[in-house]
Amino acid sequence: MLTIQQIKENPQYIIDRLAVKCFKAEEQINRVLDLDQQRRQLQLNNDTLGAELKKYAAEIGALMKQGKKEEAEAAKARVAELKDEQKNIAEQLDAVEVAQRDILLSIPNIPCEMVPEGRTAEDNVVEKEGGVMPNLGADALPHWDLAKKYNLIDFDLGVKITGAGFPVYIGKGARLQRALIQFFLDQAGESGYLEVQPPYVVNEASGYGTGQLPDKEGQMYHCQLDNLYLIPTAEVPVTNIYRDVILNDNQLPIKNCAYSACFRREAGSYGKDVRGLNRLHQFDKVEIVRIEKPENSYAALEEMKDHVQGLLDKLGLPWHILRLCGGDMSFTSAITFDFEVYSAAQQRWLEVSSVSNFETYQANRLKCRYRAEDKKTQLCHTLNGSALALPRIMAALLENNQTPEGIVVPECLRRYTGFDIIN
RNA sequence: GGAGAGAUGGCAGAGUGGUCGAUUGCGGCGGUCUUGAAAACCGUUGAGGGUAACACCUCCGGGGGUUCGAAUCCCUCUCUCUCCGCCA
Repeated sequence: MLTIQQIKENPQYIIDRLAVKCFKAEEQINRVLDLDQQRRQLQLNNDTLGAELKKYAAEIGALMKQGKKEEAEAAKARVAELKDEQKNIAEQLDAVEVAQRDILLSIPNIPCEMVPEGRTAEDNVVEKEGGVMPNLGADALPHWDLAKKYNLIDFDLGVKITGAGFPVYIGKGARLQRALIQFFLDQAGESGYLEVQPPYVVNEASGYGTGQLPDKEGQMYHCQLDNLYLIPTAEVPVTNIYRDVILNDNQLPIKNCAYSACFRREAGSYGKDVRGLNRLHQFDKVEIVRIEKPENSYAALEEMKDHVQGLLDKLGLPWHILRLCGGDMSFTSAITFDFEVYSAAQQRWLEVSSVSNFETYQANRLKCRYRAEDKKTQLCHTLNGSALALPRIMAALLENNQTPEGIVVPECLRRYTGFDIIN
């Protein structure tokens, strides 16, 4: 969430920036400022009474010791009055604080200056492209047919065991999955990301920390008996490592990477969007997460983009980068770049990575701070990105690399797969 | 699943009704000494709100209660650890 300081500093700027996200914020901003003024006044009254009560308590203690019982009793009567008054103020203060927090939580992050205006995915800007479009014949097969032909993935078996969206990878299919995970982790390691293996199940506090809770509750699988959630991305457990943490200046930047299975309930999708590997309930992903000083976060973002681009180049997939417009960005992001690869047999672009800077928005809720040289604590910037999500990479690889002889494995993966063709 | 113990500042660990935001040790930072370092010694060192800056207030796992006064007493929830059982 935004900090009250951010809003107080320049409310009009916040309102203007949020308009880029197609969010009308004026009413909420004014209300928050109003509540803040009330809060400060109530806090002051509460504090003053608290100070007075403390004085009385000390006085009464002293009087009791001296045996001046009557005076002590008189003071006690006065204390009772003050306590009533304080109780009343404390209740008001509590109500105001809750109201203020609720509104703050309902205001999305402000997009940074580089975010283009726009309402929908149509308005996203193609920023950069690379790779070579494959030239497939008319008889090119979509990946779900290839998966069947070479017995790489069994979707029906997944339906039997669990349900739709839980494929079973078999033989060279399974091996290719594992090769991709290894490759992505090794590449991240080479770029200086420290690998961590987080839990795949998180508690409520972690869900709130990264913002999946309260509003996106329905997107996560929930173990009711233990009140734990299956992670929708490794971002959740990895970022929560830094919840309620004050880092030292010299610990930054933090660069972590993690492989995890990801679980998403994904209500409300249909048609060709969900065929084959295009959208799953369980999938694999390597995630990169960074905690940065504010002044360095945009350089870090560029580094992350370069890293992802490098992966796609090595895999030999045609890609482009979209700079998301305000309306298409997530609630918590200050800027997001989506990477898509071209899936030649389906003849469509598939999103395989999303790289974002959250600035202080996530850190504020996480209470992830660092101590700057001047000894004051301040909020970090958090960033994350997929590097990469497996299923659509798999889909594109299968489709783009199909030949009459079989599916050719990209050079960079062969040391992990142990084979160079699937036939 | 059964039994027990515990939750205090970056860590360890005192405190069991009255200047306790909290003894002490370690760690960190600054200094003295030293050519430099180590050792030793001295000083300093939690977070949040609030203020122009002070003042002031809150926080000893969370919530509630008793009391003039709670880290300390009572209730409740959560979590952690130990032993036993089960088990990858």
